[in-house]
Amino acid sequence: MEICKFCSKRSSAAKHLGNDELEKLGHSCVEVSFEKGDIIFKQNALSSNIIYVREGLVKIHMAGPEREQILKIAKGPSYLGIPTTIGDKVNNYSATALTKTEVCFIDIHIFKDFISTNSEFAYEIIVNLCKNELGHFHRCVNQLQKQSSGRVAETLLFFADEIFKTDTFDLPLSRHELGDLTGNSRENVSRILSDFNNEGLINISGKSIQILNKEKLFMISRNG
DNA sequence: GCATTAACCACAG
DNA sequence: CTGTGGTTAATGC
Repeated sequence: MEICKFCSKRSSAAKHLGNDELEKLGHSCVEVSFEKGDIIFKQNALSSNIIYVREGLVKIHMAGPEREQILKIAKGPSYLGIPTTIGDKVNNYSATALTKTEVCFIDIHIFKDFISTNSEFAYEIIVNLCKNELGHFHRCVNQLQKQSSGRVAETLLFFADEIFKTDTFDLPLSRHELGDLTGNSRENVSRILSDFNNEGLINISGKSIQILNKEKLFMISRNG
């Protein structure tokens, strides 16, 4: 198995692995492909793998006391489940594919082994976790302090700037999921979206979105 | 009080 | 699954 050695989607951490380490990784790594809607791992299930998303969009979500909450949208290449696999025995959240997704399951023991023997690998992982935590802090504050239209505007800009890198795209989420992501009811998401549409900020038909007035959308996102 | 915001319900495509 | 309208509760001016 030499899949990791020649993988073109290697993570910035894995770039610091030597040939023998990559070979070890290749032996313990399982490659799986998921279709849209497939569950990659499930909350409360036992977990002994770190997941590396080589390609695709994934939603990380958690069953809350009231309803489902989408914690983040992850785009490959990206690690998933480091916190929940190292910090606990069971998954504290679920991951579901939003598009066709290519995933590698990495055995936790190999992963820990690399961390304790390869400091550059470990450092990259820490950088990754830190950036993640900062992102969550921002999302947390925004979620709590912005009003609903601001949260929806922010999410639209997130998809345009971070995920698709274009102002015209197809939403990979239903209105319900968009509600779970922004902490809104699905009805409210519908209303806010059609308000944006009527005000000429976006052009929406079904799931296809075109952002027409980014500045104004940004103002709404920033000011609540 | 009155206006705004957002949740819940119901019903129609 | 979506979009809309009516209603209601909470909050701020």
